Amino acid sequence: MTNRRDARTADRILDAAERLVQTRGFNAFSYADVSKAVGIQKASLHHHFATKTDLGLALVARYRRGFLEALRSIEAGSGEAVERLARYVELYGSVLRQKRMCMCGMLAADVATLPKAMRQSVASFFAENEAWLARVLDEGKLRGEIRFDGSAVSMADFFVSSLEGAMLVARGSGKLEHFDAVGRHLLAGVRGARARPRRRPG
Amino acid sequence: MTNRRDARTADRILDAAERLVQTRGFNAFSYADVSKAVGIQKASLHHHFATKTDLGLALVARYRRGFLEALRSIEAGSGEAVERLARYVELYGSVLRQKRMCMCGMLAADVATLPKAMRQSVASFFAENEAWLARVLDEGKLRGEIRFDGSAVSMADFFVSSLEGAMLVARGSGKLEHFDAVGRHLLAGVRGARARPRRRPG
DNA sequence: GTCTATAGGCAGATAGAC
DNA sequence: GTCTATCTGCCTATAGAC
Repeated sequence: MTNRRDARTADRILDAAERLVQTRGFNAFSYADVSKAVGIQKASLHHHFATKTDLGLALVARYRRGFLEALRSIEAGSGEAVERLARYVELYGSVLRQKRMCMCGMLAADVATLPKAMRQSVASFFAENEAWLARVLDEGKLRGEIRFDGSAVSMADFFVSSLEGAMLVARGSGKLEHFDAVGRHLLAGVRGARARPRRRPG
Repeated sequence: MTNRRDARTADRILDAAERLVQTRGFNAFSYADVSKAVGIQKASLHHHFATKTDLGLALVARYRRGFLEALRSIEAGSGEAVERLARYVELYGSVLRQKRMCMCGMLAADVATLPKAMRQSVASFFAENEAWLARVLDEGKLRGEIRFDGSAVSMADFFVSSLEGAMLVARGSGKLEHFDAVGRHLLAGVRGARARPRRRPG
């Protein structure tokens, strides 16, 4: 039902809205902002996304798909758990370098004001995310590539919390470089036993 | 210039606005919301805080004072570093149990839309916070009460990031209990060497 | 210090022409 | 699919009486 031109416009709307949500939050951007960014009238936006809730749901759905795809591509690479985790950390780092917050981290802050369906989709993002991480952590531990105490699931939660928080605090404190320090700390924590840096492999 | 009654009203306004900011964010509450909560007309609010920016600045200033006071009271207690850190974690936990986000964590999400003066005050919150934590970590390490790799400052950043993120993700995923798991993980990480739980002290 | 009334602007959303 | 025009409601903020 949507021809090529329509699909392209919808995507451009999603691109603009995504950037706005990730930098300003769901309540701090308007159809007027998207209108300016895309070069289309406000009313026309409603043709593609009838309500702001519809737009929000489409944004989160697309973001989740994109994130899952990125996770799959991480698994397509090296099988070493530490490398996979490093690429996972970099997934967040690349978002921050665009001066954006993780979309679902941002929406987590806005959660009290979101339509219920959006809240559920945001919760699913975290669930999917943590499930993938827990699997990678578990496999890595079984292969002896990484070490950690407690369950893989709780370690996965810890990773996600620390990375989301590192993005948040980096933005709030104005020191984006702090994200990388947190990322390195997180990886060091699973790499060896309380790693003092080693000159050469064990 | 402000009599007792005035001061009390200003405090009640700050209390209501604080709750709203911590649950909804700075852009998602209005003078109308505060008006309802306090039981005073919207226009009267402007007598106490002429603009929303003024209100926001007063909120962050008060929050910073309160937080620093809480930090001082933590230092008044036991000198054991682990206990101080546990009480520090609990400072965040008690906020989350009220279904609130750390005010400055919330404002960190809103940072792109905040007046510059508010942004600076939010950045100062994180700086003060991390300076205090770094001192506690440093002293604890010197006394041999805790262990960690890297500088006290980077460990302090890691603590703050993880705790802010744990609050954010707990709210976003709807699983408030995940905060406590992160808090425990953080404390376990400094308590001993890759601590398997010990039955009795060393 | 608090009130009523209102200004002026922007929000999300709709109607209907093209 | 995009446009112009418009609606209704809420926003921050101000004026001025009491």
